[in-house]
Parts: sequence; C-alpha cells; structure tokens
Amino acid sequence: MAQWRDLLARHAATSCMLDRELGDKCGLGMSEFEVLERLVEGCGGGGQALRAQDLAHTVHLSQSALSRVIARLEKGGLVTRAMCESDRRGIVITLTEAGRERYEQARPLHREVLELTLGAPIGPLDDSSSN
Amino acid sequence: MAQWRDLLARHAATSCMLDRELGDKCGLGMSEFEVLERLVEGCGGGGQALRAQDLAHTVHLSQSALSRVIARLEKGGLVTRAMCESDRRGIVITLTEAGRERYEQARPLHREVLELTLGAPIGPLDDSSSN
DNA sequence: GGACAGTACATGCACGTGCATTCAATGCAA
DNA sequence: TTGCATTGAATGCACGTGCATGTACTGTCC
Repeated sequence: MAQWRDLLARHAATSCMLDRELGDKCGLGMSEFEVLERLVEGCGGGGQALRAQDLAHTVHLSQSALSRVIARLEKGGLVTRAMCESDRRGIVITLTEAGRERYEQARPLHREVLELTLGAPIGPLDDSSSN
Repeated sequence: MAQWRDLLARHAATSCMLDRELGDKCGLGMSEFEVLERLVEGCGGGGQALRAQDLAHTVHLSQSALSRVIARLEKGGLVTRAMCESDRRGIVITLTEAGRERYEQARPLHREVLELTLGAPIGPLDDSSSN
C-alpha cells in the first residue's frame, strides 16, 4: 500500500517533469522518446528498423496509441514507415538521421530528470501542481 | 534507468488493471477511488469533509482535473459540494453514505489488484495489451 | 480454387487530463 | 472607502489515449 503510493508519487513527479522538459526543449513527448529509444537500442549500428508490433511489446501503449505515436514521429521526419516485405500487413519503422540526432539531444535531459526524481531518497520534491 | 523501466512497467500494469476492474465492477475510475479514499481517511468517523485544495495536495491531479473528478462523484451521489463558510471561495467536499458504501465495496478489489501486480517479484504478468 | 478465422495496422469516437483563462471572494494598501 | 494583487475553483480548448471497428493481408481447411 505504502509501496503503491510511493510508486504513484514517483511516477507522477517523474513523468510530469519529463513530459514538460522533453516537450519544451525537444518537442518530444514521453511516448515519442520511449519509441525512439527502443529504435536506437533495437539495432546496434546501421539500419534501425523494427516492426511496429515489436515496439508494442516493450512500450506500454495500446496498439492504436503506438500507431499514432509513429505517425507523429513520421510527420516530424524522425522515422519512416515502410511496408514489410515478408508480411505485407506489417510495417517497418526506420530511424532517420534526424531522429537519431533528436534522441541524442534529448537523452541527457531525460537522464537528468530521472536522477533528480528517482535519486531522491523519499520525500519527493516539488511535484508542483500536478500529474 | 532499470529502476525507471521497472517503475513504468509496474505502474502501467497496475493502473491499467485497476482502472479496468474498478470501472467494470464499481463504476469508478482510479482517480475517483483515490479521492474517496482520501475522504474516508481524512476524517475518522463522522463528517467526512475536506477542502478541495487539501485533496489537490495528496492526489496527483491538476486542480482542473480534481474539480472534474469531484463533479463526477457529486453527479453520482457519492459526495456533496458545499460552500466553505470561513472562506467562501473554497468548497467543502462531504462523503455521502452511498459514497462510503461504494468505497467499502471497491476497496477489497483495489487491494487485490495491488497484491497481484506489486507482489509479483519481477517479471510482471500479462500486461495484456496496453497502458 | 474458395471460404473463413486470425493477424497487423489504421481510424472514428468518447473520455480524462493539463493549460490557459475566467469569475468570485479575500486580503492588503492607499 | 476604493483599488489592486492574490487565491480557490470552474470552464473552454487541445491533446493523447483506449476501445471498438474497419481494412488489408496471411494461413488453414474444405
């Protein structure tokens, strides 16, 4: 119970600050960043390409939400959608150079926020306002 | 980092199942339940009454969201809104009998879900679908 | 071959949320 | 008293999300 409240508080504080910081300084939402990160991780060096359904397993989003996140990223030129050859129902998401740059730009900010909100021992900081 | 991912996963799984269970079986959302709980806790026995702003501190919601949660609860007859005498800008939220009953009904379900999702050591369960 | 269940993704819709704004009431200062 | 900044709460609006559905494709069974 106390565990749940703590989790709730940490999640609220962190995701709020994260969303705000990433949004203001990088034009990214938490979900967008999460997807970019998975794309960067997913493939070592070269062709960052993942099936949409693979992403769905690792990001905590519904299939429809993921579809729209990808749409937003594509619109911003950070990823490209292509038909999957082996199964033409699926799509392959590829990280563009701009996408990688944007991620590299956002990452330190992300880690900074995490250290700030998760590093704190117990009494969470400000929380100022809201969720 | 791993801590953050774990937090994210637990939060997603728990709040998803919680919202679903509470919604289906009690007609409550997570926020509604949270507010009811604070009302029950806030006052030992008799007149459950809290200022809206007091709730805002403990529930991780923006002021506007809280206002609407209260509106929904009032519409459902679970709480009543009354003008605060000492400061007529504020409102006093009072838990009705129906509200208390609804909470008592929902609580075991709530604890059950928590035990299920938070008790699990590490590899979260299903997660089925989404957030 | 044709019919049909299952899968992968996109989309219409409703809903909850945060931000900015608005309105009323309060407190303070001139 | 009047004037003004501040606070508590409600509301218009935009946005992200989940659910249900639609569409296209796959695989299987007949």
